[in-house]
Amino acid sequence: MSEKDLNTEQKILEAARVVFIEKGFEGARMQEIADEAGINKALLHYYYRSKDKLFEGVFRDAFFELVPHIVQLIKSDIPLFDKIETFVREYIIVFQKNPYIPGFILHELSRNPGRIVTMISDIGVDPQVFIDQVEQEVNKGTIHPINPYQLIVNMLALCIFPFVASPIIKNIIFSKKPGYFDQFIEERKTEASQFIINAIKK
Amino acid sequence: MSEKDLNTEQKILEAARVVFIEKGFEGARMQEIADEAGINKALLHYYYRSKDKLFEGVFRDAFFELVPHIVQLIKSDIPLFDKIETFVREYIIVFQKNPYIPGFILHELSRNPGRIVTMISDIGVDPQVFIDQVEQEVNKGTIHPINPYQLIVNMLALCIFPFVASPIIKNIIFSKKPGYFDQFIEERKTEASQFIINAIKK
DNA sequence: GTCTATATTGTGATAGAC
DNA sequence: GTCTATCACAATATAGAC
Repeated sequence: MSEKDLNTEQKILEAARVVFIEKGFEGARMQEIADEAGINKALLHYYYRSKDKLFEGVFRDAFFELVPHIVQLIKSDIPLFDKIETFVREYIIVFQKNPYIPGFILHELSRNPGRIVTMISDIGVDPQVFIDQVEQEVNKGTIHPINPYQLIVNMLALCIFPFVASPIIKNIIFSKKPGYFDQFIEERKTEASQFIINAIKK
Repeated sequence: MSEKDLNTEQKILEAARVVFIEKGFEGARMQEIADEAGINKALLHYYYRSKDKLFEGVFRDAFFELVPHIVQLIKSDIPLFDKIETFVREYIIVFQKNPYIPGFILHELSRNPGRIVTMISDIGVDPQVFIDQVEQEVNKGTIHPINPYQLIVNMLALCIFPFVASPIIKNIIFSKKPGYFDQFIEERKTEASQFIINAIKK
């Protein structure tokens, strides 16, 4: 579906998404969003009353595009090692397509942590299933004892961090290997899960 | 040294540091920096000509406080497992004291990646020593084969991510365990390095 | 060096014609 | 629904007195 096929309201939301996600709330300009959408500023206010309202729509979409997805996966009823492999692969693929989203969400949440409270109740957030699953594997002796919370954060960290820190990685760590980043991420879809599984399996 | 002992220029830089690191460049207000320093706006411009110049000072300080530190450690001549343990512990301690710094640096770099280019040349950035060290251990058969670049990013990710993502961790993952975050970080000083070492050692 | 007052520009938001 | 023109205010920056 090309841009021409979208109605004005959709065009605005899509333009706002592009600008807000790249620049953040404070850095985004209504003028830039209007330009991106090929309309003028006044129309933005006609459809969405304020910058805040427009932002809220964009943020909620981005948030609910990512978070419930992983919450489901974490709770799902598949073997632990399979779950880790799937989690890592699927998540990295999502970020590969939307590399700015992780930084956007993290920055906006730290700018306004209260925002999250209004959204949590909409998602069934309960890491208990995963925690039980990890503890069962520990009891069975298939993995080393580990704090399940540390494991969850490790999984998130290994998937998300490369995208949040891409300027540092590209320019400092890979400064001698220009263009290596994409290949690095490609490798990571399997490397990261192997890393995690090696870390916990007996 | 209390605030009273600082001269005006130092007070301004310290105030700017507090405000910029918490709010980011776009979110920071010169008025707020002036208030924080206990002076008025005009004096900010007397000492630093513009908001940009003031920010640049703050950013450089924060950047050079963190990055050369780890570059040195990564290059240093100590055994791999010791190096990993030291790296994780020291880095997490730094972030414990300055939890906003990682997010600040990452966000500002992604907002203006060009900034980093002017700074890199000042640091001797060369991961080669670490890469050689990892490959030697692989050849000796003490660790599994691993891409050293993946390993470096994993180490950074496990240390830095919890601070960048603290709102998500506190409100979503630990929503049933209020106040747990600090203890979680404390544990992590040793848990994260054990995780890494388990992942690579044979 | 430090202040008050003011200039200047940028930006979100609205009024009103079509 | 969409536009042009404009308002109102916020924020950086400067002038000038002390």
